[in-house]
Amino acid sequence: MRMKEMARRSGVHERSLRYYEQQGLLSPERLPSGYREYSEADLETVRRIRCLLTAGLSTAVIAQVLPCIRDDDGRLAPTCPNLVGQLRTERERMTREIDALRTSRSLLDTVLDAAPRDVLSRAG
DNA sequence: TTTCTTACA
DNA sequence: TGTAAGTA
Repeated sequence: MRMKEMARRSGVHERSLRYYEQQGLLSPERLPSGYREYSEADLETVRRIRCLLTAGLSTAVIAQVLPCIRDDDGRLAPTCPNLVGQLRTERERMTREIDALRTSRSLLDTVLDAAPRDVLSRAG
């Protein structure tokens, strides 16, 4: 299938599909015209990519993860031992980000708590 | 008409 | 990420 159908079937914008390819996540065939020709396997790959992006992984990490993952009726499972370690590392990174955001929110709360009543009454 | 690449905001 | 230009 070509770009338009792939975008429709996968629910991913054409722009994003080209971006995934640019990042090495996808490599559809090329027609003599230069047009991309996507396979059903590519469609599955895109579904996995979306799943992994939702899991908060970067495209760089996903590029490494994709060849090392199995798909049990829609549920992704790692098939390489080293991948498990890498995913744990990603999880730790997320935890640090969450902690950083908690700190930011706490500081913001402090600022908001300092707002005078007259200002609060006129605020949205 | 559709898709391509490249480039800029 | 969205969009526009200029092609094949």
